[in-house]
Amino acid sequence: MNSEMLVRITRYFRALNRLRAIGLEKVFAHNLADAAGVSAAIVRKDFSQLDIRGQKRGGYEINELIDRIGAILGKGDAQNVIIVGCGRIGKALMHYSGFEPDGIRIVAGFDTDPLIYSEASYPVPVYPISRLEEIVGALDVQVAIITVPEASAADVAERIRAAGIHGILNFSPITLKPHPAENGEKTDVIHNINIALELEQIFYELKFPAIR
Amino acid sequence: MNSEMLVRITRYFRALNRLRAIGLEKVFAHNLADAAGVSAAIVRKDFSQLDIRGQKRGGYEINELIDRIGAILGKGDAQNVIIVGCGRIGKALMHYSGFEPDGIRIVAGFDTDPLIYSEASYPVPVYPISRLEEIVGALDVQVAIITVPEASAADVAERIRAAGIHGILNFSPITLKPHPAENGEKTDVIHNINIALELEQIFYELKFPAIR
DNA sequence: TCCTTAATGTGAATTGCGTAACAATAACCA
DNA sequence: TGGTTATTGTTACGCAATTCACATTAAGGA
Repeated sequence: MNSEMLVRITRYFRALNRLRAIGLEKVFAHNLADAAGVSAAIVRKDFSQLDIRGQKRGGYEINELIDRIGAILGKGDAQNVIIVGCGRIGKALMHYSGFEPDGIRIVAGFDTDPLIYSEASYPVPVYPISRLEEIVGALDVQVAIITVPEASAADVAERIRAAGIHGILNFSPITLKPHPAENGEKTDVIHNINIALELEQIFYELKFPAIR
Repeated sequence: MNSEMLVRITRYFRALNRLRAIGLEKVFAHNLADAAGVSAAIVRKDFSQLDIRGQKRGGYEINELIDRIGAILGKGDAQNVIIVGCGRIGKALMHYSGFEPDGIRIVAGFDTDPLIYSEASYPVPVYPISRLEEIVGALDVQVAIITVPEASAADVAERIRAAGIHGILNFSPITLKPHPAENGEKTDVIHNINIALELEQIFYELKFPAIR
């Protein structure tokens, strides 16, 4: 299982849930391929590698697929997340309703600014960052979303790691890198989302469509 | 030029600006590699493909690199963006200050809700979506950011395309796909950012570190 | 029952990308 | 001036992932 394939199977999972919602029970490789935006050959190959078998001429059973892929993706486990940096973007994510259907729960926010963490109008509790270790220890948190300004991103990431969180979704423009894993330590999983970079790439690709 | 390489050269560009800001004039492949988080070999290879030459033993001139890469990335051209969907995330992006140093300007917002577009507290004008074509025509907009709910994302994307915008950064959980290019029509460039998907992947990778 | 058709499943070919290795070259130093 | 060293530029290699092609299998129809 590599990371490209992981992206694909989470896509399959979503597409399958939508297909089931509209009443379908079976799906063919090429349907799912369309829905997930990949080729039919790779759908078959992915399923083959996951030991998921279909019926010749009958396609795949959606329920079975959802069960199998759901198990692979760890649905059912607690997926608790904190948000560090409760500025505009952090707040917006706290209110975002799209996490719930995936079993992801935002359980707390953190900020350095007393004006922010004293305010009471959040959907989840917001604490001063000095209480990070304490709260994280109490809440079974595995992943943190970083929405702090560029200047404090690296420090915040360090602190989060020190608190025992090894999953980071980073929205700051600094590209965070995983620490090299040492003597049995858990290795970091870091995804960086750089919005300005995405826009730049779009502009470039518009300018030179040859990139395909 | 493939998309991985494009990511890298935008990284080079940023790193180079930082290096110049602290007074450097030359840079070696391995320095830039460290700063951009890649290998030295690939830096040389990228530059070789872009016909950027360094001086044996002297490295590359930062000013020349910035000029060349800036030209490739289209710096200097207008990079005007609109935001469609002025809910919490859309608003947060309007206020985001990280676009300016890259020459990206958010020039307008759009929403269907009169309560939203009548409000006056935005850093840029917000219009009813019915005026999309008109405003887009007047402002030289090439890229739209979609921050609308899932249910309206596909319609909004269609409308944006119809208005002649072919670059889309989509934050809705629907994966938007480019229209197949027809008879000389400009092909769409669409980047989808699915935050729930990113979190799911992080959880998975934490669970099975074997993915590397 | 047998033939056609539609789909899966998989080995082989291909492509693309990063790494490694090294030849070429210019600066520096004695 | 000549040798040494540091760095570039490029070629060859290897891996990994996708696509291709087709054998395999089951359904459906005459």
